[in-house]
Amino acid sequence: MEVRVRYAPSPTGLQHIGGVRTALFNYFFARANGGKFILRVEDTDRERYSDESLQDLYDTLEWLGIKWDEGPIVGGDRGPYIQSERFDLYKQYAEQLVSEGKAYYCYCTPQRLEALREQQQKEKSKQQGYDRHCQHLTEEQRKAYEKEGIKPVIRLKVPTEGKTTFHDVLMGDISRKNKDVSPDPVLLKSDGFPTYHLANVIDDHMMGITHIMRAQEWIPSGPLHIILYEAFGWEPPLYCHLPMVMGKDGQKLSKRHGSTAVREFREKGYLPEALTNYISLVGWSYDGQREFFSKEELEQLFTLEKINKAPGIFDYKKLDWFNGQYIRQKGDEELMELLLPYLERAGFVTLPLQEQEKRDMLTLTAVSKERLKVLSDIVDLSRFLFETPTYEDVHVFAAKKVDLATATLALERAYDKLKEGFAAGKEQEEIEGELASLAEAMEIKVNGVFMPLRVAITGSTVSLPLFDSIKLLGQEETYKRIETALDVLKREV
RNA sequence: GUCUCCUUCGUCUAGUGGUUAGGACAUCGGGUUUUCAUCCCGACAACAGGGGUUCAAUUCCCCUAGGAGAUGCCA
Repeated sequence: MEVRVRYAPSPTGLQHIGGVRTALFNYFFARANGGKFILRVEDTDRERYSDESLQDLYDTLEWLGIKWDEGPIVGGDRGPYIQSERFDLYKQYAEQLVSEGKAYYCYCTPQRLEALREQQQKEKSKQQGYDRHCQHLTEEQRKAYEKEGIKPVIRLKVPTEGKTTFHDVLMGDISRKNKDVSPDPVLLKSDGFPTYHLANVIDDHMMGITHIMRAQEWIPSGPLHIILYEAFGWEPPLYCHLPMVMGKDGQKLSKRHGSTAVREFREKGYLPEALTNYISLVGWSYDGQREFFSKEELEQLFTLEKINKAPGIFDYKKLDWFNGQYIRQKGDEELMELLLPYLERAGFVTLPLQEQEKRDMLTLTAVSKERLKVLSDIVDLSRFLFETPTYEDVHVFAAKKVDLATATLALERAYDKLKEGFAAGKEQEEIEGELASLAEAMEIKVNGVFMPLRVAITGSTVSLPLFDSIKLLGQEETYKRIETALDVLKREV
């Protein structure tokens, strides 16, 4: 039997790390088993729906390189794949259940339900949830409500006796007493749209879904879905509930933990391959040793058996590390292309680049590569090239164990060495040697000479290697900055 | 409140009825280096607790505790 799995997000917000992890696992599972990966848009919540979210879904999957075999845009013969386009279907099936006595119309107002919920919570009532108020309405009562113009919902009759069991590939059998299953949940809302429970069961069945991989937060409604499958007389698919992705405090990952939307990671300059690799390792492992996997490799190696049961905490630092690793694997040219948009956005460059600019940016890329955790780091690293330093705190000119006067003197002498050296066309190594000798002559550490130069040239104690900085800045600008720095220092000393 | 699920270093995880319980990130030391970073070396650090079963349990069973999730006309 062909494996058919789906990712079925609702376009009510930006694609979340947790959601995308589910998408990835489904996608890898499909690929590893020669099956089909289906995308289905669950846009039945009309209040929270947004076009932007839908676009973000498409953008995110494209960025990650996840292609769906069936779904919106690409089509397929089990469509439509957007639930709002299947509107009539759900109503039809819900009404079928009503006519079979397996579901019923409910006219309770949201206000009544809210009050009921509040009271139950306050009293810590044993009975939580709907009180089945409308289950045994007489025909007269129904007509009266209809006359009032109340649009009913359709609720499922959940049995109160017995228990329902479903099998989970990871967890084994999970059962729940029927009296503990959500009491008569809504299947069809008053606006005619289905709830998740109804739509998901109908669509999974009609689309021939063989395995449902979804987050563990769905476990409690598993028995409910089984009851629905039974009501329709359908065979349920195989379930595989994925461990959830948590924040540092062990709660569901959310904004207060940091970025959660894939788009945010993308904007900060995380590479899709790093994000994919890292996310795949939250809740799944290969052998506990190997941890670098390309998307293509995961498409081969992914197995359900290696999925972990316990929830996993999303470690931003490890993601950073992965990202740094992937950045360092990039060729200079490719990395530069990735960096350029950040430089442009910072107002440092205008695209397209001139020839000389391109050469400079390639150099910048090469010397920055091992200093980048995320692509946007390039902005601070290269700022000195595009903005003139202000030397607000003169004390940073002095390296450890060097006083300001000495630092000033060192800078002055180093300036001469530099200028003479370059004028004489000396090699970088030779000039470096001379600067080192200068330090020795002044009885200070090498850094006592390099630091004031660095600060004068870049305005910071942390920078790219000195001679690389000079190369990028140009000799004239370099001299100018040192001269300015000397002026500032001499006023202080 | 009720129900369900989960539990190996701080984090992600490997692992087995008998192992020095392995790796990676983080952290801390050290080395390379003109700063930072990279890179290399090293250190710290875990089987939630209590009962069983067994010659032997981290591993199998039970209980407790802790955590999480669900309990919506959201998914």
